[in-house]
Amino acid sequence: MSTETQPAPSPFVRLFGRYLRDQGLPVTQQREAIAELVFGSDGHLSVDEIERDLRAGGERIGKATIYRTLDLLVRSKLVEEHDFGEGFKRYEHRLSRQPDHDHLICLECSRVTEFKSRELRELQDRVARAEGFRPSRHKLEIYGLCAPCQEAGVTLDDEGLTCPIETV
Amino acid sequence: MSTETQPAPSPFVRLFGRYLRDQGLPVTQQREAIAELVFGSDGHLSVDEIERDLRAGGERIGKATIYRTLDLLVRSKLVEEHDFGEGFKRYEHRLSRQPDHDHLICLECSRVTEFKSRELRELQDRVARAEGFRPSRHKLEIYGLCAPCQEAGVTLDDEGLTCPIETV
DNA sequence: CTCAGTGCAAACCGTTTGCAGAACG
DNA sequence: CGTTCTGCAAACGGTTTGCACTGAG
Repeated sequence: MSTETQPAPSPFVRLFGRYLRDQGLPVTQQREAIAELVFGSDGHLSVDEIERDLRAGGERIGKATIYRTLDLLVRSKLVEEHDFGEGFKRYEHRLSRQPDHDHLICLECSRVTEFKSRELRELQDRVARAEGFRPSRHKLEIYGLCAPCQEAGVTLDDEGLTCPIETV
Repeated sequence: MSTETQPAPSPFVRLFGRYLRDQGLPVTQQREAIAELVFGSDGHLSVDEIERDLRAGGERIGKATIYRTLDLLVRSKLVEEHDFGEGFKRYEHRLSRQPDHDHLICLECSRVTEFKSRELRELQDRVARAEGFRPSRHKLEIYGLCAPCQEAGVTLDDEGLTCPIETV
């Protein structure tokens, strides 16, 4: 029998392996395990979640390695990095999923919903062109209340100035 | 003579003073100095820049106070907090300026250009409604190359997978 | 006078880095 | 075998917090 159970890398992980080889970088067991987890999940993962899930799967991989591997995944363009203002980053793979989508983020429960709008891309190009700017990518995040939280009766208290502008 | 040179708070600073009084909070000299600086600047200020500028103006105010005051300014809705992915936050006041604008951010020189689009707000409402989401605010950032950087011949190198998707 | 604000320095926390030992190729 | 990686722990840097002292109301 062989040395360890190598559960046959999924196609996406192999794609990452190809990237690593193209760059002359070693394809290590840790990198494959992290990639397998990220490509196997459909959410927006934090580093803590990744570490926890790896540990739950019997892997014991240090945070440093996770950060370093995520950096490679982001560079390969197979994974996208997000900052939803929580104080840490989240990572989402870009395969078998609508590319270049945007996010609705619930201010109450932090649930993230994805959406895609062709109009938005057109809008981006139009706006950018009007300023002589060459757009490469965009990030649209709409913050508010998701349907379940609205149903649960949550409201957003708005304690700014009663009459913010024009009252001097 | 009076005790110190109180250079007559600007209308915007008085607005902040009103907010503080409404909340039963003291209007301190530090808070006025910070507000004066923020409302007197038209850029997107970092805490370090604020501290430096205050110091240049003869004020000696600790970072902690700056953070605490910015928190109040943000809560009053007179100032907006931004995170352009630089590893720290920037602050921008919302007075005498187009409200709810969005940003074009140059990946080369970090220059930030503002723009406003009515269509975008409509798009936000439409998209959100389609998901049963109640939008409160949005954040659209378009990253790319600003006109001067394009003219300077800068290009964005794109070192991802040669053929990112569909090559399994 | 009293309670909140301020300044300083230490604590925090997500992320990065240095280094000795382990793996990849 | 040389080179890169990994894991650990320490370092980092922006932000927050605890506490004695100052100042606003």
